[in-house]
Amino acid sequence: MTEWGGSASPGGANGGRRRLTAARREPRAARQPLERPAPLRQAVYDVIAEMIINRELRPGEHLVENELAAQLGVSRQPVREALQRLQSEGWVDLRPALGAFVHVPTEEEADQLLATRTLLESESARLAARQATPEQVERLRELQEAGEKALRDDDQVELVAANAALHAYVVEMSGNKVLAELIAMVDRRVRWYYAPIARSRGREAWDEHAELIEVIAGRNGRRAGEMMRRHTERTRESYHQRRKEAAEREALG
Amino acid sequence: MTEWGGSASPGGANGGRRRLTAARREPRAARQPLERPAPLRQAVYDVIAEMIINRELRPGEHLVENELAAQLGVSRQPVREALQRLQSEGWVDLRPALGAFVHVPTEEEADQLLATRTLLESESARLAARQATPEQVERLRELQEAGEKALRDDDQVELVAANAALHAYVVEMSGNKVLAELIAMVDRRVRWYYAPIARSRGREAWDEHAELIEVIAGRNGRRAGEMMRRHTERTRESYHQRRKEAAEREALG
DNA sequence: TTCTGGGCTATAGCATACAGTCGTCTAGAT
DNA sequence: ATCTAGACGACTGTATGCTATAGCCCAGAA
Repeated sequence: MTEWGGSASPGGANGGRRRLTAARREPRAARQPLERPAPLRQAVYDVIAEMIINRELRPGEHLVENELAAQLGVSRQPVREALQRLQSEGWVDLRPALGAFVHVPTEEEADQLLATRTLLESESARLAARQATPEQVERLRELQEAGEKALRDDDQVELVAANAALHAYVVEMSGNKVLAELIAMVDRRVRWYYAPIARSRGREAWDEHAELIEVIAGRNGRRAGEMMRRHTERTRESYHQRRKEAAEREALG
Repeated sequence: MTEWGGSASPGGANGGRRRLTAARREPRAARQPLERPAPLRQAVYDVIAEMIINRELRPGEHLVENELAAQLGVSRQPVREALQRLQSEGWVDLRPALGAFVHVPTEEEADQLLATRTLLESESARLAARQATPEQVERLRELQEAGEKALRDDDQVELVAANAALHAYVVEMSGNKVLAELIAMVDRRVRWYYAPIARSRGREAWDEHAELIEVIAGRNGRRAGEMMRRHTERTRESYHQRRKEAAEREALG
């Protein structure tokens, strides 16, 4: 999503000073009327979101505008505007006169996110199946193959990416952009919450994917929806299981 | 997530210069640590959203920051921050270097909003039914009675409010706050899009409500979900019907 | 020791100022 | 008449400055 990769050192005292510079317009031989340079606030948004996602900024942490602005080499305004958006999308809470704090998800909320994701993804699979074209099914099989390869190579990073790509394509196939928007939002927050304990279910999950693809190929909407529901339900159970384990380790340690 | 400071007075009785003043803190005898004065940007957000909803600002219209700021008696910053949020929630589109434009919904998008709302509301009814307490059912019946009264009095405004209240309570009963958030967002946009042609289905809709309440009272989740799905489906058809009629009138006129 | 009150500092909220860009209008050339 | 170049006006994006408030620290009283 963002090419502002790079991990800053934790501890806050002095992160790796990332600097953003306004994307200087290229000499523009052929100008594309629709693609305009993204404002700084967009880059700021991306960076902060990324920092939240990979825990450089911890839940509950106070985001001080001045610090962020200095770190990123911009003024406070782009930061403030980015924070507005981050709030709307559930990443931070803005408390009047106090500022922005990284959202602290409760376990209840996390579970509701998962449940909602199940609902939305299931519907997207149902719609996808009903309108699936042979070309789309072919594409699904390619994505599946990419996952299988990652599985064989035991490449966790690639596996997660392949999984996301497959699910995203199903959503795209549904043709419902509103649904896609909601899923993107919910999904991103789910992944964030469960990132510390997440691990791909591996073989099992990809077997389910393969099965799902065949059902979609058969254009059986009802079954596809049900399969996706069960599939994400299992992921949910897997999360709960791991969470319980983590809690137990915590208690022992 | 989004707490509505207060639904501003509808109807836009005053087309003229509205002025916002920073909510001056009351002498605060007992201070509530959680309730802090809302920033100006919140008021700005409310006013602009309201103006969009009741068509003082038309789809596609360019929102000039200076004008809005002057109209509201504030500087550009609160306006800009409000616009960020309005974009996240689908009310305006922000085009780099060009500014904010009231979102122009396509017919496709409107239909997808409706379809998504059906999905979400149906799920909320299912969950509500599964956990319904006698007190909650009692409350539902009160809300139903309010609707029936409005129906008898032929009070359209009250009818719409009662309808919204009933649906909102079902959502609340579901206990899923994430779901509630999504429904609130989708629902608001649906209502906006269809406002020009919307009219309550009246008797019919409230008969369906009554039926739904009894199913919820029986704590039958599956049936409740199905009923709500059918109920919102019918509303959707009603919208389509009216839209077609409107289009035909347009063609003739 | 524990509680109360007053100043102090850090920080958010808002306003103002400046710079760069987009679109348009007009004048001049073909 | 049509097209192009250049200048102008309007508006957004970003930076800086100012003010008020929240939370803290510490002194002093009970």
